[in-house]
Amino acid sequence: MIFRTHYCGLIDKQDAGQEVAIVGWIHRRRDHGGVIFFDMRDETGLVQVVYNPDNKETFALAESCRAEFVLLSKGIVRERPEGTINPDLASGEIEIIASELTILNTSLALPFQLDEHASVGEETRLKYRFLDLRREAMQSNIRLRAKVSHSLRNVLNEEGFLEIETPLLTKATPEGARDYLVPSRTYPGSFFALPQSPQLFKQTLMASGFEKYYQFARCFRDEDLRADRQPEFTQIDIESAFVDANDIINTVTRMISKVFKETLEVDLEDFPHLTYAEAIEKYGTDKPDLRNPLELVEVKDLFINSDFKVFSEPANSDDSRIAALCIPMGGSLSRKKIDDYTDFVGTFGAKGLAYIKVDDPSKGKDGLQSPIIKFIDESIIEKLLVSLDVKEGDIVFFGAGKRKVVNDSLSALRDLVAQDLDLLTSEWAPCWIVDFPMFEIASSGLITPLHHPFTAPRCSIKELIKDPLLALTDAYDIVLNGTELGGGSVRIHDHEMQSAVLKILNINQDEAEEKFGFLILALKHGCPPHAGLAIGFDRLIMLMTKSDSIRDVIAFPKTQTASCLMTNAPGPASSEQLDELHLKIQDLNKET
RNA sequence: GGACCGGUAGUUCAGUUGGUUUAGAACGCCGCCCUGUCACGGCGGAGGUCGCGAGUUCGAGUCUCGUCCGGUCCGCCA
Repeated sequence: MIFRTHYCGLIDKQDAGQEVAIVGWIHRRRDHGGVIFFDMRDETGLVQVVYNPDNKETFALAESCRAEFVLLSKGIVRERPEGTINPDLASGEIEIIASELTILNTSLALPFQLDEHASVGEETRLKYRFLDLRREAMQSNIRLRAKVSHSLRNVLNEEGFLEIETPLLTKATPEGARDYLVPSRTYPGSFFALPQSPQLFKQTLMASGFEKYYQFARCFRDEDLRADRQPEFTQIDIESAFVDANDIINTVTRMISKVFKETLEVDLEDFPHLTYAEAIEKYGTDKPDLRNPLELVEVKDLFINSDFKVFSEPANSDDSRIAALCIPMGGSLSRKKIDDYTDFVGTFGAKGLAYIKVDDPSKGKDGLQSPIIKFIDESIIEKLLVSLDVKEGDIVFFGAGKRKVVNDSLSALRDLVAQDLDLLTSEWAPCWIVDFPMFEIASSGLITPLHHPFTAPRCSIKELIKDPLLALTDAYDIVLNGTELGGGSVRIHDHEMQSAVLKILNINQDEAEEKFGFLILALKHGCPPHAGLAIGFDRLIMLMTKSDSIRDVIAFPKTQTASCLMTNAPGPASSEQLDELHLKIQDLNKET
């Protein structure tokens, strides 16, 4: 059966006079009693179909149609009469005078309107996702996603990368996020884990002689969700043998640039490289938004001998910092706004938010307004004004305390202020963060890898063991507009180095053997030097579509509590299924 | 695990210090009218477990507690 001869959105003046058949949904209907207009919608767009009463049967049928009915319409294309052209519609110069109408399917009254003017809550959208996805905004997001994935594959294939799939039913990895587990029927009491990433497999593939690997890898992490985090997500996973960090960085820079050009017609200019240490110093974060011109200034040294305890204590403590964030013309911020900012930094653990309003910098202390100024010596103030280079009308915020708290709170404040005062200077600002430390001390007090335990330190085993916290790595993160898009590293390919790292992390040999003995074994059998990276595909699309949430670029996403409102997953299993899997459900009421 | 915001008609929302109308509006829906609209228009109509459960009160959409759902964030996400 031939449904259609033409697509709705593609019919134009050239087709005038032709008999056409179109299919699609009734996007909107306008029933004037004596004449009925339908805007018919298919993948390509809209076209107006006109039903006249002289064709009685068809007209009666059209009267019975409602929004989102699925129709097959036949008719003659004609140029619209004088004065009825719609310039907002691609096909607005023509219309179809209907001669025949077949209703292919009806539709219940919609739970929400699909046009771009109506706003709908996310709960309703997710429950009726099939309708939500019909909306123009979602259509264009999902279509861009497909276009980008196509473009990425093209680039990677052109560069000689080979797409290889790795298992979803696999084994729990060491540390990291909580795993999603799948019970084994054939091994009672045993479980597969869904991969948090294909890290170990891709390194194994390097040992297998596939020198350039990539995969659109589905990854699973059972952790609490955020606007940019879903329990299952897609990574563009890349690994190459016989390359160094710069090879990977260059390849990925080329790839991202090309994809932006091909899909958005955007030229990403340069990708500056910042060291981890620089990024923390200037922005308080390892994923700075470089569209934002604001920078933190370290003013710790000025307060070493101050009487003002709030500042002098951190000034004399090694794991503390005092940073200033100067907002040009920020003096106009209301008291209320400053209070809001104070509450805001409080969520990151800051005890307060000191500030100085600059009325007239030439007057020194007298030209300033601040609740803290009376506690600070004139001489310190003078030095402060010089090093911050403040101007009339500015406001300076201060963070003083533990490094982590100051960095977390001021980096977040930097983003918020830029948003509130509309300070962003460009549309796109990619960058690379390099020279990550190998380890850090986590809040638990334990030494943990910044990236992962398979990242190669730059130093020798001897130096590494001597002071692990000093070791830097060839790890690199790509950051776009303040979002960590992806990251990677040069990997350890020497089993002795790998053992040394595991030892520092207190992962004993038995545990290592049990969890990833196969990788260590592969390292011992001629594994080449290799490096790679993974990019968060969903986040990339979120940025490219300027969406506020990753959910808007995933066809069927989960809610913040990791459920699917359309399918109602997760759901209970039957007792037969549980028996087969040797599982028993605890009495849920008995818990606690 | 924690903080905060929200939940009222199909949808998006309003609902005053707790009480006066029968809990409203817009859009949608249904009916009638309308031959050039394009977010058509006009007239009329239907539509509510105020998320759920307790409590305070003479009286609760409104206050309190608990709970569920959605969202933002902290923790968490090597």
